[in-house]
Amino acid sequence: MHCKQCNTRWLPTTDQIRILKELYDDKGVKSPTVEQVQRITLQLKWYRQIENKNVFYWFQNQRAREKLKKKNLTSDVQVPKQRSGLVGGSINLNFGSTSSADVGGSIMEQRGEDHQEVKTLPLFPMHSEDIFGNMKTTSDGGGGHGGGSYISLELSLSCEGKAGKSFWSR
Amino acid sequence: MHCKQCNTRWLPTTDQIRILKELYDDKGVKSPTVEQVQRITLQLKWYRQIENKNVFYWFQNQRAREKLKKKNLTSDVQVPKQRSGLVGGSINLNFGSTSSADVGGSIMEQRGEDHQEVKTLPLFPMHSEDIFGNMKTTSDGGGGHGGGSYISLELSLSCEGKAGKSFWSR
DNA sequence: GGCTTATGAATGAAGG
DNA sequence: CCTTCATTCATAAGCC
Repeated sequence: MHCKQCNTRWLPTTDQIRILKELYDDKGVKSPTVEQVQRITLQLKWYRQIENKNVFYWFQNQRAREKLKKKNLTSDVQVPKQRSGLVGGSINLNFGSTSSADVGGSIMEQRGEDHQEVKTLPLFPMHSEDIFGNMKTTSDGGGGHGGGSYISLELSLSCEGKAGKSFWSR
Repeated sequence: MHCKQCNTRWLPTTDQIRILKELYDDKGVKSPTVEQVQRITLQLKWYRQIENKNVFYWFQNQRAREKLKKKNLTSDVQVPKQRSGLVGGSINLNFGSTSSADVGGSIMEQRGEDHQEVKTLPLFPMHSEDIFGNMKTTSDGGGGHGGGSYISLELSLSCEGKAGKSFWSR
């Protein structure tokens, strides 16, 4: 309001919203292509500065939230207003959640199966420069590197072409 | 609110993102092989539980969005590239808070004149009814999906035997 | 003025 | 690879 066009996020004008909604609802343009997005952006630029990504995100959000609305309305299960006693913004605390997701038979699966929680153990300063750099070649690679051991890798310079897509698919 | 399993998707730590970005930007690792993905995953596991698919998806998304960014369709505001190199644990708190996206020359800077709320004098008679009524798939040189297929020649062939060895032995 | 809501922006994950 | 979905974060707007 007092900051009509700061360097913050895009604030669409009513005309821009009207045009976008016409496209979405009337014209049935739910997922414009790249060229369409660029065209729409060009047209909406007349009203106010706007970038392609604004239009891109707008349609994406529109789809997502239309679906969300529809889903919430369909569920006739009375939704308890759980926000009644909770104030102050929910903090997502599962930062250190212990997840052992299962993914079967692909690269997504870790062979060594050394899932364990290595939350706080600032043992040695391994920075990104070291990943492909100096690696101590010990046989600790597959074992538990949690709890104090460091990771060691054989950089075997493997050259066997690309594994096909079939490798990932379940 | 209703977290289905409460441990859904991977939440990368700032260190993990930093390392991945360094691999992608500095080391030029754009499409890691299966072995590289597994190796990177092992490294990043030190910080927090992570699976191969997370790394794999990260690189895939990075490639896709870097390409989209060139068309101004997305922006890329990741963790600011702090390479102070002193402490490995200093966390930057402006996580996604409109940080300066100067990472590697973003092309999405095009601040121009702002028409604010004026709504007269249409430059071209294209007001929402004509946006797609006049689709002629111009889209000049950039796209060209439909017509002449140019040879892309991706040629990844991830065997790093030529010069790519440089980032193995840094 | 805080709190709630609406929505722009971002990104992990997956589909095709 | 390109596109889309799902979820989350961040913030302007709206309401007491």
